[in-house]
Amino acid sequence: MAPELLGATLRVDSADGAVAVRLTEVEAYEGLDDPASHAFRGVTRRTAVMFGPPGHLYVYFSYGMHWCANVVCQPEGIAGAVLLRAAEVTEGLELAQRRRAGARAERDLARGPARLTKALGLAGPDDGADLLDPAGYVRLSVGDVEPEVHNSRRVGVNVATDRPWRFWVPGAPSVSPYRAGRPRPSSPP
DNA sequence: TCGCTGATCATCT
DNA sequence: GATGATCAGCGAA
Repeated sequence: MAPELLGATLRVDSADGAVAVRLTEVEAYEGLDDPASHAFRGVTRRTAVMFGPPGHLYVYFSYGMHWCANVVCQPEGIAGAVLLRAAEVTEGLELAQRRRAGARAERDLARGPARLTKALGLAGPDDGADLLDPAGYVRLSVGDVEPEVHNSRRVGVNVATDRPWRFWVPGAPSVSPYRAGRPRPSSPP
């Protein structure tokens, strides 16, 4: 499922205009069998969307300042989502650049999960949005499947790093570099 | 170019 | 009260 999202287009309409991106990098997360997943401990307030019907948006807040977006990809009752790690802006370039003021290069606009949500204007209120509703303000259209897809270990997690569930389009300039998870040292007494 | 650090809070124990 | 699916900025090489 996750590789099929590569090359897909995600479009977000807002009061300021529309921004569309082509996904170039994703990461898969399972449910009860995946210790790196938010859904590992079962249904909670935050992960309820992951157990819901597929095609919905799962947005969560992390590190006190970043939003990250997922697409639910498993039938209702089974947790499973795909983290959107990187993309290339194909529409609404100026709006995306305004939101990402400070980004030096165009390819940096959506290079990384938090940057991606910022460029698209996604945040907490968008959690649970239906991506398959033709009349919705956020829509996911799976277009041409990428002919070549690479996969490897996931980024930024400290457990189950051996699962090769990170997928990307080789050669895409927006693919983020691999970085191992960095555990934070325990706080002083 | 590479590697390390601080910022900052919703969610869960 | 601890933690984290991160990013930007800084200093060293």
